[in-house]
Amino acid sequence: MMTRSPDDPIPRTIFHVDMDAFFVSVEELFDPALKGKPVVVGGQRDERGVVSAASYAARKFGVHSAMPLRTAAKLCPQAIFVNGHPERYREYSAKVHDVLGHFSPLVEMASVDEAYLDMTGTERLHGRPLRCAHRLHAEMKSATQLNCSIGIGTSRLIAKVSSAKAKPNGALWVLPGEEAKFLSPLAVGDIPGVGKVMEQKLHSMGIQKVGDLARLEDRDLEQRFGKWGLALAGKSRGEDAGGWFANEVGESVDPKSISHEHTFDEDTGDAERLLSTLMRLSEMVARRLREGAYFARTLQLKLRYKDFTTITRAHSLEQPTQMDHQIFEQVRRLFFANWKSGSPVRLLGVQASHFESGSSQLDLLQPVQQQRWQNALAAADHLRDKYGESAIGLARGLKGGFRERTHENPVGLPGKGSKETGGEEKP
DNA sequence: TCTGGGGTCCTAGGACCC
DNA sequence: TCTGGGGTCCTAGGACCC
Repeated sequence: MMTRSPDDPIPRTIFHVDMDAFFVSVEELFDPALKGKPVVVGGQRDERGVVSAASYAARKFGVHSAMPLRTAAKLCPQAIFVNGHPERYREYSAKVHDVLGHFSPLVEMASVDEAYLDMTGTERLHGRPLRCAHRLHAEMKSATQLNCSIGIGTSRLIAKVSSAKAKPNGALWVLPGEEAKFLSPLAVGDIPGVGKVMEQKLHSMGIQKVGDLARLEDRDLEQRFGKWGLALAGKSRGEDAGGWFANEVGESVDPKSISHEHTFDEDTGDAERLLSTLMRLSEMVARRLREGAYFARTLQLKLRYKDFTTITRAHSLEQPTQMDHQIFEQVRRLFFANWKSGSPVRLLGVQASHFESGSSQLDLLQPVQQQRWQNALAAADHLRDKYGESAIGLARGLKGGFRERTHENPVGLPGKGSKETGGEEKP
């Protein structure tokens, strides 16, 4: 064990709490018949899409998350395929968050099913880390009926890696000073941020274990891999080097982008169908901008063809926006400037980024009409909250595709004498 | 086998400015 | 009249995570 000199900072105690097979476990609560069976969450066996989560029984057949559903069906024909229920996961995620709040004020949900807690200095209150983890696990179980695994260490990285090693349903504490010893025998792919590509590159350099990595000079890694290489060198020692990991636990960070995308059940080259989808995606993005009080300067279209080739095309506005019709207008332009007309499309996406918050400048600089639009949209959002998504459609006739459309050419196909959606119309 | 949807971060080239 | 160097913004693409 390394010794600490008196002026070294007190090491932090970070917990990483990771729910076990979260989506599957939540589905089991709603349908206990699923318990113990091979279950695949994410969609039906013959659908386009990938596995969101697989039960441990299904994993025995080689099924894992991110695998195409159709592949999973072949590997494990007897599996039960279940559609995902994001509302249920959010509901249970909130319960998880509540429980964690009893243990530390510094809680950060890293995703719907995992969280970091800064437990530094809570020993007097909560006892030794493992004892505390045990209590946390028990309280989690009784409050949510769900199992979790807990990793404990002096950094987010160590906590994260140790929770993975503790799975399922366990806890693991890496003592301060033992970080390098813990990481050394692990595969480089166990480091968060090292995926397939990086792993291959490292393997080709003869680097298999984290220990091999730790023996290299920081400079060499930086030369080979740039900024990333430097972060990697730190990670091999258990440090929260670079990027998001360097944030304090619980530090709130504004989102950098908001996006929605849609993969069609079958590829389509039908312009009207494609445009109505872009309209819907624009509405969804705009809505979330308004909820967060963000104004986006940059709008991006994503276009994926049948053969999976994917392009993104972006445009930055003079004035940031959060309004449906402005977003749609931009992505519509980008779409027609880049779509190989008639060729089948697999996926469309709309992303907003480069946020500016607050509306003061918009109020001053934009015409009165824009303010009116904003009021109307806020009212519509409110109605949707109250009565459900179908209660009101600003883009009347567009929801659900063109079969139901009432206006002539409401999304403005070019060359048909269309006028721009929204624009001058009074809301 | 045939590849979701929501994000973050990094790189790299070109435009533009001083 | 043959050509520097840095900084910043914009855009496109890709690796990675859950």
